[in-house]
Amino acid sequence: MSKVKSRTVFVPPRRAGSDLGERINDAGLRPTPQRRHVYGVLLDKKDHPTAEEVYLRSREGMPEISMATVYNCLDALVKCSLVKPVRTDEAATRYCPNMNEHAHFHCEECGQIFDIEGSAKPREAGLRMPRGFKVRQFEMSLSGLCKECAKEK
Amino acid sequence: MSKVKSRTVFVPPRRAGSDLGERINDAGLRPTPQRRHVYGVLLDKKDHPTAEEVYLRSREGMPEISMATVYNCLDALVKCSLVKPVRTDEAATRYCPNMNEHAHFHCEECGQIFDIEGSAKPREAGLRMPRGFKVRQFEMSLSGLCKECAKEK
DNA sequence: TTGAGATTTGGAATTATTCTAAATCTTGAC
DNA sequence: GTCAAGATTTAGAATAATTCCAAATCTCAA
Repeated sequence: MSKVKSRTVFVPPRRAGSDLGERINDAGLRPTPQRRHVYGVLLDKKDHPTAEEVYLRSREGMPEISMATVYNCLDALVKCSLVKPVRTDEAATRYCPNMNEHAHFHCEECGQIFDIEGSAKPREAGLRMPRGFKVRQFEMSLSGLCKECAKEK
Repeated sequence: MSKVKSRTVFVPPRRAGSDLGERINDAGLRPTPQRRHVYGVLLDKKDHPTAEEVYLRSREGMPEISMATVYNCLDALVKCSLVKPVRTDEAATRYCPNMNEHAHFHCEECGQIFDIEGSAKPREAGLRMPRGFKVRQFEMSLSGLCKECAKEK
């Protein structure tokens, strides 16, 4: 029953090329019900949950899933580029299924994380890259007050 | 004896306005030998050490210092803007006494962190900031292969 | 259908960090 | 200089996030 639910919960991503089965296979991993389910949970509510939160939500449709499996699934999804890990000043890593180019804004007041669309190359962003360095990832992150919290001040 | 050593080890920072005693006072904190010593350790070798590494180095000139104190000192230095915490994909937070505007490059091969000089405002860096958000911090971080590690491939 | 290898599971282990309470230090007022 | 109030240090315990482990189960290609 929970297996069926996990399929129901699954929301297909908006962009081409992010089909879970395909991506997982490409990465040499297996598309298991747990991995599909965890991915579904992330797509279902894109609010950058922690592993703990993903675990709690995953259990709703799949009560037997374990914390270890949630970490395994998240790692697998990160490995095949379906999900990005997001680190803030807080301890726990958060997870984001939005793979468009974007930055993260962390509100110091309410703790929420917001996606900020847009992107640039390191040089365009004013960085003086030394010769010889091979950049694989370039990330921008912001913190401060979100709209709501700024209003209250 | 170790108290004297701690003063010897202390290397004055290059830029104006980063005098430890003054900064610490401004932040409503006290300039203690431990805080001076830890700051000295960071200035002495600017390789973005973890708290653990700072602890080990600090003990050389101040054998009685404790891990709790190292964390306390690092927090204090961060609070009065003498040091920046740097988070990579790895678990442990690293610390950087370079307060010029710069980004961090994390080498996936050797694990070293490099300072990349330069800076920009979020909009200049291509981000479409929504109205009403109040940005307090904007950080850029990179990862990939450093010069040496890229050469070896 | 089957077996090799991948995955899941619960629980233990580890790692980074924070907390606690007692001892000690620092500072400003006298 | 002396003193008390409050900040800081200390060792060790506690916590939180994550990883490891080994046995059971599942998946997939032959």
